[in-house]
Amino acid sequence: MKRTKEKCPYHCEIEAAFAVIGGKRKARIISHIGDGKPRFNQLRDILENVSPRMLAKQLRELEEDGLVIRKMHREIPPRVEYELTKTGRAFIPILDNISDWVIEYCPDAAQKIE
Amino acid sequence: MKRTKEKCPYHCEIEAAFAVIGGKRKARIISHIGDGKPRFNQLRDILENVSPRMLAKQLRELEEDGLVIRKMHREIPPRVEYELTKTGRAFIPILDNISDWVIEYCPDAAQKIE
DNA sequence: CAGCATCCTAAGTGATACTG
DNA sequence: CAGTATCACTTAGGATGCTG
Repeated sequence: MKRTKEKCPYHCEIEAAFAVIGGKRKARIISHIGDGKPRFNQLRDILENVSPRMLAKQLRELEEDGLVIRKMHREIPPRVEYELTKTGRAFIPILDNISDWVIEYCPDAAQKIE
Repeated sequence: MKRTKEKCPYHCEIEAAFAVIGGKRKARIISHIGDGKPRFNQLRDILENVSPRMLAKQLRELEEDGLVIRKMHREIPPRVEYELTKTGRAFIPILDNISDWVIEYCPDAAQKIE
C-alpha cells in the first residue's frame, strides 16, 4: 500500500488506515506480535520466506506509525523484542473480525489456507 | 496484495483475507459500492486518478471473489452498475471499525486525510 | 459508456553476502 | 543475533488509443 510523506495524500479514513496496515504481511506481523514478544528471527521463522530486508522494513514502518515498539536489550549476542503499543493492541479485535469474515463468507479463499 | 491460483498459498486467515480485500483501492471501492450502485465512470470520478485499466481489474477481482455483482443493462449507450453481494455487505461493518480505529489511534495518518 | 490492448516506467520484493 | 548493503528481478501501476 502506498506510503507517502505528502501533506494530505488520503481521500478518506479507509485509505489512511490501509497505508498503515495494508503493507505486505503487516497484518500478520501485528497478529503475531500480539501473541507474544517475538524476536526478529522468530518472526522470520513464523512468517516463512521473508528476507531480513523486508521484515526489517515492515517493522520499521509499523514502529514509525506507532503500532509496534522495538525493545533492544544490550546483551551479547544482541536481543531485540517486538511488542504492540496501545494502538497496535486496539487493532487486534479488527483482525479477529477479518479472520471470522473470511471463514464465514469467503469459502474459496478460506480453502486455500495451509 | 498477492493474488495467486496456487492450491494452498495462505498461512492463515488474515493472509487469505488480505488477498481478497487488500488490493490498492479495493477497500475504498467496496465502501463506495456500499453507498449506492455506482456506475463505472462514477467510481472513476470518486476514486480520482484511477486508470480505467486498473479500476476494471480491481472490480473484476472483487467480482471473482464474490464481493461485488456487475449488473449490465443492455441499453445504448451501455450502462453498468456495481453492487455488493452478501459477502461484500458483511465487510462494511469491518471497514467502519477500521475507519474508527485510524481516527482514534493514528492521529498522524488521520491528519493527512483530504 | 464501459471497458480492453499495448507499451512503458517505477516501485516492491527476493537472494545473497556482509557487519556491529 | 539482528540487522544493512547491493544487485537483480518481478509486478503493479500509469498513459494512451481503440472498440462494441
